[in-house]
Amino acid sequence: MGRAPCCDRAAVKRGPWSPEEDDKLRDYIQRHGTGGSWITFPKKAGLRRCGKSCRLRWLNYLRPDIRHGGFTDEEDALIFSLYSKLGSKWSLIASQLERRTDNDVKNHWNTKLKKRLAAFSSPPSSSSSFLPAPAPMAVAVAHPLALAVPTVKAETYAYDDFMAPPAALHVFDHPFGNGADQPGSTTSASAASSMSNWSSAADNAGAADGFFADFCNAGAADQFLGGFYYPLDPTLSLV
DNA sequence: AAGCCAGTCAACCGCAGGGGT
DNA sequence: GACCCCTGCGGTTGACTGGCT
Repeated sequence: MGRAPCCDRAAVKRGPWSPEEDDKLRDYIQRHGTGGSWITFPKKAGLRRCGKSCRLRWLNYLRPDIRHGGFTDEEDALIFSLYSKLGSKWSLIASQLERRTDNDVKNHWNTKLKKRLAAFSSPPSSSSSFLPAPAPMAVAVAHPLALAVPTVKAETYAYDDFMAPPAALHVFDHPFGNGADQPGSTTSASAASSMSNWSSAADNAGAADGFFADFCNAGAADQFLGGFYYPLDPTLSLV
């Protein structure tokens, strides 16, 4: 016996939302909120939709406080950085980016960043043109993160989880080179110069897939992310 | 103009886990 | 502790679009 469906699939509409449905959903939430239960929401709002579909539509598209597309170089770098540490924890990664949804970040990764990484892991002749545009603000705006408390329930993150080795993520300048010379850096020169930092970053992330591990092992991460590192907030406490 | 193909992104699906009883 | 309901998450799918032949 399978799990009971969350709603009657024959009775609910599926597929793309019409402008009228969007209006209904938006209007209802603006006047009454979600009502505390997404399961009962469609009936109350007069929508022939599954509650999960309503929730997704609101959270990923209709919410007024979100942005779509137009990812900046700084955001790309931050996504790379967080992915190297966290793996595919999209909701957690999205929570570190201003007004981005997990779905948006995930799509951006799968359609653009992942390919950029893959191209960078390929032979040098084909990778040189894939250098990201310089991000002159990368260090200067190293704390664009309004580190909201993540909503992830599956794991509890502590300060050490973010700041412990591999140190690449909080090296101010260069993970494998002179980053250790930066004031306040916790890396040793030998550790910072070791490619294994990135390998273990991928391993520790648990969810890092093959190409990313290859990318790390190949040292491409060094070339790709040089100058993009965001020192994580030392006051970070994710519980 | 038509067909094909690749890229993008909204939406769906199934599962894990929290919270209430 | 066991069970159930619900939410949130990550992976995947499929519709749509624009570029190319």
